[in-house]
Amino acid sequence: MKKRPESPHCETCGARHKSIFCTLSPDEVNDLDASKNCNFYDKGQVIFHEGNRVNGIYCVSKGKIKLFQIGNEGKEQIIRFAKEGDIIGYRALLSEEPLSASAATLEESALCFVPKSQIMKMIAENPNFNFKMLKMLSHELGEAARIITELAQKPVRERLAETLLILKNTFELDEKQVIQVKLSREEIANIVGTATESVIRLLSDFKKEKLIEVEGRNIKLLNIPELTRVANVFE
Amino acid sequence: MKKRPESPHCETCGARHKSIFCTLSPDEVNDLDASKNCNFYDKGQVIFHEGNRVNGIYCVSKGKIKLFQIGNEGKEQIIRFAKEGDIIGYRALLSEEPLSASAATLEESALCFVPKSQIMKMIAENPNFNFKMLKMLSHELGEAARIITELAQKPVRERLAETLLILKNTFELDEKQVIQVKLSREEIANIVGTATESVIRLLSDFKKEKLIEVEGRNIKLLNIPELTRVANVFE
DNA sequence: AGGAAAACCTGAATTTTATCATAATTTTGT
DNA sequence: ACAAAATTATGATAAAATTCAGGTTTTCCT
Repeated sequence: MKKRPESPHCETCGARHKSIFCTLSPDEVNDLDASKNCNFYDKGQVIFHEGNRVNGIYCVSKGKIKLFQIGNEGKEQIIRFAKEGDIIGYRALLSEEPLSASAATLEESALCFVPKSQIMKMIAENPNFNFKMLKMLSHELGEAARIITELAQKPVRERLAETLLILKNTFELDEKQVIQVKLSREEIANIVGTATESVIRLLSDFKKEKLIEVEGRNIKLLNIPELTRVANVFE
Repeated sequence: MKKRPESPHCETCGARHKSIFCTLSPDEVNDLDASKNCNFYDKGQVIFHEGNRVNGIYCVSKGKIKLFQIGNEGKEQIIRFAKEGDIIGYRALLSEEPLSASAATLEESALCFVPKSQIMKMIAENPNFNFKMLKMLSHELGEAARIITELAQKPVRERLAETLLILKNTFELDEKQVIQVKLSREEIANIVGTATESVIRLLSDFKKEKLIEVEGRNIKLLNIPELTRVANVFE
């Protein structure tokens, strides 16, 4: 966790405008900025550990984060991702429980730590912020429920197809249709809930079926409608 | 949805004392009572449908409720349960999204509908209530994450054992160690995320192993420590 | 009470998925 | 740049779980 000189001010932080902090008043932004603490992380660094207590939240100023639990046999299960403008650690903070997941960077990242007191102040004093918080938690809960149903009912092939689409929606595609996040096959398996070998095999099936193109850890989506059909998504 | 004469007052409602409404002031309780609307449901009745919009929440005054999603092949996935003192429908209300799950009674039940305006008022005016709401959502989110990891990583046998323990914790045991909720084998399968036949087979295995005793839909837990071992739970 | 429907149970066959072994390729550290 | 380590890949095998088919029992309805 190396700290570098140029810690950006919240006022000018690009991430803030996409975040839960986007509608704060100038005074509140200054307040937030004074309380925060920005840190830089290398790729693969752990930000916090499942089971620990937190005394604040982390706001992703730059980079990509995975949140994961360690299952019984020591296997990692990726629960969700966070990117620029997202906050992490709020679940444990608000429930006053230990962290339910660990967080690690997927690439070089910068995160600002905002202490509990500051978050609580904003919740208490800014109804709009409070409502955003409630809305975010509720939304997350709905996403989690959907994932539960998919894990319980869909075969691996469908879950992998859907995971690719979720990654697309979370991290977007570049101009060449390549998903803008680099994950190992094992990490993909740890989202889908399957064995690494199964991911490798199915990705190569998708390749043969001209649904995707693979170059190292870059995945290019060639046929999103068909991939959606394979994923067998509702709605 | 038959309405009966004797709609209890919130002030004297036993469920309220176990609920998120337990610390309201007398004035607030009167306010809540004036806004609410109590309804009675037969066993198996649907309270609300996934995909619909809600304009309030339901508080379980009496009875047991299952919340479930319908997956692609029309298969039900039970997401969570609610019992006396629990509220349902708050996720959709707060996220301003359609309901992510349907709710149906597992036995004769009574639920009070509390309109959105009343909930919003309490959130805005009672910081303690607001905080309880945040805490409840965060807690639920943690539970959901744990379920995701288990579904993704554990075999059916372990998940079934754990489901029995979760049912025990949710609905308690009577003096004869019988879980106080009646579910069909299919419903159990729809929690565990497996086929009905698998549940039948595994329950009969558990019976042979003297972990449980089964009489119709009553499940008696004979050896909770060993069941915990079979469930292979962390922590 | 009696018949229909639903739920429960069991075995066999099939499918899905994981595991193991081994090799090729890529990445990483010095 | 090079050796070691990690990741990716592929085939063979084994295990897990579902599906199908057939019964039996229980519950529900009039």
